[in-house]
Amino acid sequence: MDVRTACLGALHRGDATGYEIKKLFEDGPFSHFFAAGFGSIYPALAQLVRNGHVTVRDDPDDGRSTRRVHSITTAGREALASALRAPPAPDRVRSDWLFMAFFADLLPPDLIETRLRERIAWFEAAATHLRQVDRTGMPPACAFSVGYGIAVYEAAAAYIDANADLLRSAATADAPTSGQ
Amino acid sequence: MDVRTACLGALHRGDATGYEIKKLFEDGPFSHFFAAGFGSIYPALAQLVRNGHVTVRDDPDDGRSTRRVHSITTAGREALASALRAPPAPDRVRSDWLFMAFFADLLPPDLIETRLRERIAWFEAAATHLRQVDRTGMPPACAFSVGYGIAVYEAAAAYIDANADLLRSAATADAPTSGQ
DNA sequence: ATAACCATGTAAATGGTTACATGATTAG
DNA sequence: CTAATCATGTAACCATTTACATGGTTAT
Repeated sequence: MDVRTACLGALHRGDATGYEIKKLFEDGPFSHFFAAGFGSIYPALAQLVRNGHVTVRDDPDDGRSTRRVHSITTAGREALASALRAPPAPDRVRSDWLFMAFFADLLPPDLIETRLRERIAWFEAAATHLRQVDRTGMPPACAFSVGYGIAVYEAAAAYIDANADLLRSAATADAPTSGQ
Repeated sequence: MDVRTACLGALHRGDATGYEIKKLFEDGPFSHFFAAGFGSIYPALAQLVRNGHVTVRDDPDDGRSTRRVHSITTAGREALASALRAPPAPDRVRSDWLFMAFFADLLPPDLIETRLRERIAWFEAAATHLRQVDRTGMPPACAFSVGYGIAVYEAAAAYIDANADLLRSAATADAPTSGQ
């Protein structure tokens, strides 16, 4: 699934500007399984407009820079449905943190301690954030997807909490207590 | 963390060929947080050799194509340690499956049923696989990392199992029972 | 014999990030 | 007055994927 398809998904929920789509990706119900920056969203929208999956209208609204509001077309909805029917590509996960954890024996204990704290805090914030996603009037499929994110984040936080000592015992005092 | 650094990590565990490194990534204890194909591993190794982080020797071993066995150098170990001390980039997750699930109301029930079965089977296989990773003599940090993968996969499988009905109720009979 | 596995690499194309470039509005 | 937020886009660069190209070995 590329950024174009993700934008179609975002627009299926309602008209939006590129800026709003980015916020939906990073704060909304997509945040745990998709990410994209402006540098990929704006070109993706332009391409969708070019091939008729999306229309755009200028909304010179307030005084600020003109909002470019995008709407999905019938062809766009068909493209989305067709993409959804295709066998999904396997999940792609890349975690620097787990890579670091794997080699904890090369790191000083205080750095491990910092990383553990940061990680647990991040998961707690992310889970709290997903819990606060507005679920009123949300179809069951969205609720499923959001619930999945919460469940996985909570499981990860719980695992780290319960097994932190495994990492702590790995860290060696081989390096000056604070690295880099 | 790029493919180069991941290769340094792989070689930190012992000498290996590009082919073996790929197997380590896809079947070994890295499988749940990193992936790379030959097309990125071979160029990464060549670059590591060029800048002195890795040495390579030809092993015309058996009768088959010559194995190119790579070893990490002291400079390579230092580069690895330095990369590990840097603040880890946030995890990157992209899931086509969750995207599909989010829009289950656009899909026919039998397709949802198939996707649910596939997904649970995949998680069960992946968890089983990680459980079978050889942990004899494995330092605690590696055990932590592998255990993390198992915990998250199990939590995901359990969530899907428990909430499948949410997705089923979303699917509509709007399309011919089998899609595309 | 046929498929799967071992083994190495390159080249083109894709997809995405980061940096650049700009500017108004609102809240502290 | 300063920072954050709203708002749009382009261009250069980077990383990665996919397809190509090759060939021996082992197990069914």
